[in-house]
This record gives sequence, C-alpha cells and structure tokens, in this order.
Amino acid sequence: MTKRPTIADVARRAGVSKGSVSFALNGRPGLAQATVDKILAAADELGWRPSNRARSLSVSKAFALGLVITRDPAVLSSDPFFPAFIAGVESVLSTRGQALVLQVVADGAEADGYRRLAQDARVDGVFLSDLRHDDPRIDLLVELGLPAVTLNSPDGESPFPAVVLDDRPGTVAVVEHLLGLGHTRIAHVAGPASFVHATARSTALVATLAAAGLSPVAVETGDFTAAGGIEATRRLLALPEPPTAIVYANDRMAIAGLGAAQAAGLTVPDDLSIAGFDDSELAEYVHPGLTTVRADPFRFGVAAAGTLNRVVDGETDVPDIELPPAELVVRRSTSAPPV
Amino acid sequence: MTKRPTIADVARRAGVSKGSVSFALNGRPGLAQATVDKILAAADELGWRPSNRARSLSVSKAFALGLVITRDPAVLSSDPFFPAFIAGVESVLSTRGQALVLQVVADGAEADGYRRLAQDARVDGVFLSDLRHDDPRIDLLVELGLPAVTLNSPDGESPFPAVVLDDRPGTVAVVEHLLGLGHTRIAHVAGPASFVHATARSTALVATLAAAGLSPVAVETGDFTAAGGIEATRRLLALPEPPTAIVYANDRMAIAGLGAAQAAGLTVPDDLSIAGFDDSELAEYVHPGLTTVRADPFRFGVAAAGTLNRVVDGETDVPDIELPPAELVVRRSTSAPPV
DNA sequence: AATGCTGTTTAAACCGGTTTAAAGGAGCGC
DNA sequence: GCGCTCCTTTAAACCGGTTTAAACAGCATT
Repeated sequence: MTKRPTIADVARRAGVSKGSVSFALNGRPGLAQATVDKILAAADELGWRPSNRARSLSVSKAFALGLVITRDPAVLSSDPFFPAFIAGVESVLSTRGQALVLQVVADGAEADGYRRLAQDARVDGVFLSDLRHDDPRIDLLVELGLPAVTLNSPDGESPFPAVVLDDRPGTVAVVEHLLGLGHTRIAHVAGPASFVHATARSTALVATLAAAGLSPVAVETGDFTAAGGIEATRRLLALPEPPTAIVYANDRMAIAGLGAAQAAGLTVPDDLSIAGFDDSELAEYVHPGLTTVRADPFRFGVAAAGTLNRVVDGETDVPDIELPPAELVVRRSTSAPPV
Repeated sequence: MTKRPTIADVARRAGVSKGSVSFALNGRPGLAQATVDKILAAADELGWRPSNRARSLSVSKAFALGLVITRDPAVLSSDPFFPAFIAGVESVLSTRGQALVLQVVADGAEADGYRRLAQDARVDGVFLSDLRHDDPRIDLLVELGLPAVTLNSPDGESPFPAVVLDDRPGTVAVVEHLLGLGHTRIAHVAGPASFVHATARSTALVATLAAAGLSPVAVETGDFTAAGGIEATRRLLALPEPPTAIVYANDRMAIAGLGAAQAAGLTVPDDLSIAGFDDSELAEYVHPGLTTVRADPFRFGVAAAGTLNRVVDGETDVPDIELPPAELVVRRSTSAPPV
C-alpha cells in the first residue's frame, strides 16, 4: 500500500508541468496531441486517478447527490419504491464517478437533513421525494441554494425540474376494472392528505367514479402503514352497508387490509375485492394475489438522476420528464361483487 | 447567498492568524484562554463552519462511512433490515457530522462497489453486511486498506471487529415452540447456503431438532425472495408425507409460503404451522399473524456505526459487540398439528 | 545587560488538484 | 535580421483548511 500517485508524479514522469497534466486529463484544448498522449500514457502507467478531495476543493463541487428520507415508516418503507429507486439512481451515478449520500432523519426533521447536506456541502443537488402540498422544502432548498429535482410535480410553482410518473391512469384503470366487474359500492383507503401523490390517487378515484355516476361509499385515510391499513379496513367493514371493493393507496395497506378482511371471516375476492398500489414484491404472492398498479421505480431513479445532473451541471431550463404512467396489474383479489 | 466565511475571515475578525483559529477550533492546547474565547466569538458571529472539503484534503479523511449493497433482491430487500439499520447508523453519524455513502451495485459486483469507494476515497470505512462463507470481501478490504466492521462474525479469521446479533437463540426458540405444540414433522426453508446467517439459522434448527431426537422432514433452499418461498413451499407440500410445520429463514419467504399454502387449500395454522424470521412490518398484519423472530436492526446500526468509528479513529483492538439475541414472537400462524 | 526559559502566536509549507496570466518557441512577412 | 503572430507550455496563485518550525514576548536568572 504505497501512497497513491499524485498529479505531480504524473507530471514528473511525463516531463511536463502539473498544469499540463490537468489540461490533458480534462480534455482542455491548447495542448499538442503528442503531449496529451504522453501525459495520458504516464498517468496510465502510474495508475493515477485524480483525487476527489482535491478536485472538490478547487472546483467547489462534491461530486455527489443527496437523498433525505425520514425515519417515518409511512415514508421510509414506501417499501418497494426506495430500494429500486436508489438502484436506478446509482446506475447513473456510478458511470459518472458520483456518490449518493443518504440522510435518514427523525420524523419531521427533514429540513435539518437538507440543512446539514447544504452546510457541510456534501452534495451538489438533492432529490425531493414524497412531495407534500405547499411543500416547505422547496423554499428551503431555494434558500439553501441547493439544486434539486422533484419526484412528481409540486402543486405550486417550482424552480426545479420535475420527473413525473403519473399515478392517475393506474388508479383510473383500477376503478374502471372494478366497475367493469359490476361493483358499485367501492371504498377507498387513501394516504395522508398532505402528500401530493396520495391526493392525486384519491381524486383520480373519485373522479372516475363520478364519471360513472357514482361516489365512493367511504374514503378512509390511512398512513401508508400496515397498521393504518388494518384500522381503516375495520372501519369500512363495520359500515352498515359495507363496500364490495376497497381500493388502497398502496400495497402495504392493501395486504394488511386483506389480512383484516380474512380475519373478519370474509373471503377475498368472493365477498370483497381488494386492490393495492405499487406492485410490491409480495403483492404477487399473497393469497389471493393482489390486483394492483405497477410503476417502474428503477427507471424513475435513472430519470431523476439524469435530470438532477443536468441542473447540477449548470444547464438552465432543464425540461421535466414524463415517465410511462403506472399500469394496472390484475390478479385474483378482485372479482365480481357478491350477488 | 453571499459566500460563506472562511477561516481567513475569522482570523481577520479576531485579529489572529489562520493557524490560531484552527488551533482554537480543534481545542489544541497552547493558546491563551482569552484568545480562544475571542476566536470562538468571532467564528460564532460570522456563523463560520469549517469546510469539509478543505479539511478532507488536509487531513486525508472523508468524514463519511460507506455501505455497499447489491441490487440482488435476495439481499437488497432483506426488507425490514436495511431501512432500520441505516436509520440506526445515521443516528450516530449525524451527531458527528459524518455522512453515509451508499453504493448499490449490480448482482455479483460488490467488489467493484468497495473498489470505487476506496479509489475515490469517498469513505473512511465500510459496513460489511450479509457475510458469505469465506467471504472474499474481507481480503479485498484488507488489500484496499479500508477499515471495516462486519455485521455478525465471519467464519474465518478477520482483522475487523464484528457486531453480532445472534440469530440462533431465536431459531432455537421457534423450534422449541413448535415441538412444544406437538409437532414432529417440521420442515425448513433455508436461505442460500453461501450466507453465514442463512446457515447459522439452518444449523440451529437442525441441532434443536436433533436434541429432541428428530430431524427435519426436509430442508429446502430458498433465496430469501417471495418467489423462492413459493417454490420451496410447493415442493414441501408435494411430499408424500408433508410437514405439519415449516420454519422459514425470513418473513418474505414465510409470507409467500403462507399464500402458497392457502392457495393449495390448506388452513393455517390448523393444517400447517408457519414461522418466519425478521418480524417485518407485515408479519403482524397478514392473516393469520405470522409467528416469527424479532431482532433490532436500528440498534444494530447504532452499534455498528459506533464500532466502525472506533476503528476509523485509529483505535486498535476494538472489541466485538454482542447485541441482545433475536427473540421469538408468537402469533396465530402456529398451533398444534392436525390430529 | 545579557541569557535562558516558558508560554503564545505566527508565517509558511502542505494536502492535490484547477486556473490564470505570462513566458517561450516556431513560423511568417517584411 | 526584426518584429509579430499563433500555438504550446509553465509558473504561480488559489481553493480552505492543518501542521510544523520558528519568532516573539514576558519574566526570572545570573
């Protein structure tokens, strides 16, 4: 483990100055081709890789992007989403020599997470996930001068580009699927109303029902957790005229709801149809398989990282990116309503 | 957004040299107390925070720790583990101004992940999770000169301290619980034999049965995924004399197995008892609730971060840490065998 | 008054890159 | 032979800290 070579070593070996090595490395014009070749050869022989730390200091960049997530289980384990999303992000970063810095903060302390990343200048930009209505983080990031990309579109004006994966077509498809099966008593277990994506799903559901001249028998608000799904389901099943189908805002609540329905003695889908959202891994394998809506979080990560990097690289007017919308996956948990 | 103050600004304001400011900040002896106070006051007034980048360059530290995980679903979503583990790690890092750098690599390319972290000098140390037998990463890290801490103990000699959370007592408890209920035909769905923790669970199970004069009716190897759980379960149920209880190496496989059993027309636990491992969120809420084994991944993260930091700080002979062992959680998915 | 000692403080080098301004050299026209 | 470009290369400053060696001030000795 001898010390790694520095730019000075390369310069000495190639018989040029440090500056020339830097120019050659960065493909700056103004160097004779022969010199460039000589320098690159020397660098290669020594196995030289420029020091990130030194580069960071002199060009004032971190060569890293940041993701802040709360410890709040409602967010953290939007289970299937983050692991795959992060994998997508990494697939982009690794080709550019960038790193992903993760901040997991206590519930409600997200602002601190971004502050820390900004103050420590750990990252060049951040991903803004799980948008809230009138999300205060947008102003915060502007104040901190931290570039960002939002996952889906905020409801107000935003100085940041958005990468959007429209949840609504999937939700519409779920409702139409249920209507097509003959359901008229459809209930909804929504996510917390503060989340943009939660209300997007809810309003799409209500609108689709309205187009058919119906309205939901009830809309319960869950918190995206399994426990919340159970609670909401129990309340729905206790209604004087319970629904024949329940659409959940995510799979976790749906799977828990499935358990609750079965525990209450109901058979799914004969007595009750159930649909989720996310197409998490387990959705396919619970019994009965869960009808749900599938998105592509990996691709989401790829697109988000790409867009954020354009911002970080100083491009202006980086366009929003629209991903293929979420789509319906029909499994066994939905069927015609009981007669 | 005026430029942030540098050490020179503080020095000027306090009427001292840069060096003195550095000394004061780092609590180095040799400065008059009055001077220290004056400097700290000036720093405070300017809101100065030393630049991580500059510090990084001059002291050759990254002030960050790294975690490499593969995109392999068998590892990545050891679901409940990583999110909570990471949260625990962060709870330590945030108090020390450190960051967590995540590397998600393609299946089988873990070595590249560590190489990248080392070459880019992104981190001062790494967590080694999901240990394999004769894990090649240990030698790799030694070669790279990257400090590490292993999560659980490798089977060979290791230069790194280990933070261990013994899986075996939980597994033993599961088996004894089943034996106590009267089961004699117990099967096991193990994780891939290459993982240390997978075989630890398996051997504990076999040993406990042996102590009761029994042996497993079959041991299937799953891959920790839901799909693998389904496969293994089908094979077990297709045996001429199928088991009356199945112990899975993780909850994901167990929940999938539960679905498979129900899909096959069995009632759990009346016809078949099922037990998992992890106590993932859904375990409590599927129907019937899953008997499983609970560990404390958050605490695991706290301990691992603490230990790794001791190594990084140059302490020698950092002791291993033993966490409270995993414990049995009995729910409805286990009961006496059918008569 | 010169010397020595202790306790403080500082100037300057250093970490390893990037970048700017200026120097050096070749080729050309006059 | 001289002056002028144009092309290539370099020295040196810079990023913002840490660290070392030396300077300095104050005071007690002799």
